[in-house]
Amino acid sequence: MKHSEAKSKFIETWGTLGSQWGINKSMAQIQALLLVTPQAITTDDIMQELKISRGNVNMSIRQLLDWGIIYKKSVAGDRKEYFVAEKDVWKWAIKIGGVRKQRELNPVLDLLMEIANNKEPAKTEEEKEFVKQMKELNAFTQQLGRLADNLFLSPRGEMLLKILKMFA
Amino acid sequence: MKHSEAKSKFIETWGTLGSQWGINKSMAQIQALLLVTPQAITTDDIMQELKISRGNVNMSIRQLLDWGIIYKKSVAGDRKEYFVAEKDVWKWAIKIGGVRKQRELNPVLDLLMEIANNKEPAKTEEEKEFVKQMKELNAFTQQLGRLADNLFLSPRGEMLLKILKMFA
DNA sequence: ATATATTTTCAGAATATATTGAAAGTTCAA
DNA sequence: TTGAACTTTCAATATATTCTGAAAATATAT
Repeated sequence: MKHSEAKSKFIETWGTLGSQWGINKSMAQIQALLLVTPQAITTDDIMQELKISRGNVNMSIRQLLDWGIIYKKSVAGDRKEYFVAEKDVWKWAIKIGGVRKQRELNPVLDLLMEIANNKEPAKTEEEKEFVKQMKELNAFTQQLGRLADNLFLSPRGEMLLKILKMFA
Repeated sequence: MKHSEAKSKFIETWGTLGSQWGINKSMAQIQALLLVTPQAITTDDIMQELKISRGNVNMSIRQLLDWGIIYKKSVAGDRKEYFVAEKDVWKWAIKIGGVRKQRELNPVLDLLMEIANNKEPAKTEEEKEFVKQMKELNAFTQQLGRLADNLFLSPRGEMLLKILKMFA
């Protein structure tokens, strides 16, 4: 397999895998492309390389910037914006973990909170069961949330590193 | 908020949140319904309660069974199949974790393996950079995989419990 | 200021995913 | 066996998501 093939294969497959991760194909492909491109590149480069529209590149880039896994870079003497990927896998892990915690856990906590606050007292057996379920779910989610905060909010991911090392 | 409202709210919202988790609405709602229903119920009960089609219930149920977070139950003297949810949040966590590891991590490892095995030796600087990236990604993914296996494959989730307790 | 380069927006088109419902398949009691 | 009860399948439909491309907005050099 030639270098260019390997590179294409990576970009193509990474794009497909993205959907497993809840990231759409373009976004995942752009990140992959930036990851394997040593120098910073422009929107036009990305459009050309991946054969996708300007609008799509613009939207996807913005989301990747939100996730904090790519960066803008300005090049002296050029008005265009350039982009580079965060290449340190650790840093992605931490950023993605943080975003996912917020998106996946916090809404659950909000829901359970609302139910707990507004539910009138349980009377029947079934109602008691419901309340118990909600409490358990809440306790678990909170615990998972604390774990996530520890792993992903610690300054340079020491905690994640420590945990991973437990099973090195 | 009356009990029935709280229950509906939970089912409704859980359905919506499902999409954040990569689970579709019907599946998430069925799981929620089963979770807050003390007794085992049938396909028809689910159809009626959630106002969704038989086909949809059947498909969703099958997937939930695959994930291992609901169970079939047969009731003496009735030919219908009944379903109940796994109510222990810990058990879900472990099952879902296992499935997600397999779906999200393993394909990445496969990809990197294929590239590593077939890539011809790196010559230029760019190629060396690419190989390095792939290696780092591989090392990280492997480590995450080992962690996941430890957390989710240990008999009764002792490992997950242990880690969670570190931040109790 | 004006022209030109560049980025952003967003309605419509394309694509992908989820859902329906009825027909086909299965199971089982009689 | 037969046929009623129940489950599964899947083509058609509905819904949701993603992508395009051109127009509008913004930025910058002259």
